[in-house]
Amino acid sequence: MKIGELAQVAQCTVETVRYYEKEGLLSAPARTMANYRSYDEFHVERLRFIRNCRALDMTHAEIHTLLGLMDQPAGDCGGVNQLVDEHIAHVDVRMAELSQLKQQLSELRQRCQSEQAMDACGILQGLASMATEARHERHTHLG
Amino acid sequence: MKIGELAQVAQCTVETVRYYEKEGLLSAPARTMANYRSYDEFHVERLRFIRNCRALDMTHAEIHTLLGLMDQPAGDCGGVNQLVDEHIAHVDVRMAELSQLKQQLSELRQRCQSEQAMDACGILQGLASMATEARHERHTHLG
DNA sequence: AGTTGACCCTATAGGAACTTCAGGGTGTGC
DNA sequence: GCACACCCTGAAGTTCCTATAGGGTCAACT
Repeated sequence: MKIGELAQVAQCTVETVRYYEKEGLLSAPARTMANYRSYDEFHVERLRFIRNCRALDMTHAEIHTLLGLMDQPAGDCGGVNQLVDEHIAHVDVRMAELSQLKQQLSELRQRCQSEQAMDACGILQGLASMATEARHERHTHLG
Repeated sequence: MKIGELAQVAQCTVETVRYYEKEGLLSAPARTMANYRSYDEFHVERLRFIRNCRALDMTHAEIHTLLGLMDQPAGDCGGVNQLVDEHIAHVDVRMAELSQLKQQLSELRQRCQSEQAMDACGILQGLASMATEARHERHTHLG
């Protein structure tokens, strides 16, 4: 099958497929005489797997690790379990961060209830007077 | 004051300050004879404001809009209120997304409770068999 | 006077996961 | 024979910085 068909069954764009190949997530397929990529069922399964991982917001590095583990059928799946546990921890961290953010934003929003003069706006005053915090490092890849 | 001092009071790096100038968030200051940037109290307040907005995960575009509104003291602050409301909505959307993600990941994690053979791992089976979903467009800038 | 070290300057590249664009080749139906 | 959908490569753009290279400035110390 050609790249357009593959992209369609995996619900992504042609460009994304080519990008995954360049990144080493999806192996380079055979080529037709016209130099078109020619995929088989193996590629379909791989790409589906990758897209499912991405739907769960895993990074390419995480997916790469997972694929590497899968390709060693001799071992046990302890590494897989650990990776998923760590990923869940990332999600938890980000949820906590957003929860705090929402709290701060709600409090800020409370400070202006009507459309008043610009220099009386409690929101602008709040943004000007907030204690300047040190930038916090990322604890997760989840924006 | 020089750039190092400004960065320190605003809790960011010197590189970040120069970057904001290039992006048009912070106006270019006067220069000393040695071509050093020379900031005053106005810049301190602006930069603090910007950093506070960033601490609330606003984008540069949002901050730019906010600064533009502030600089028209004649108008009312309805636009400010609207921007903050929309930003809160972004946070809500992302929290809901992450909540669903966490749910899916927890269910996936349930499928493998021990370190077993790779091809028996319920997690890998789950990732292979998940219904491939169309990639969802971003509803928020909050990764 | 010479030199160390902290600070400043510009310009450029990198990171994540793509998307978009420019410029061109291929295959099929009318 | 030509329109049109599809394929190709390579490079640049997106966001918000961070890091690096290669240099200038200034104050203090020897």
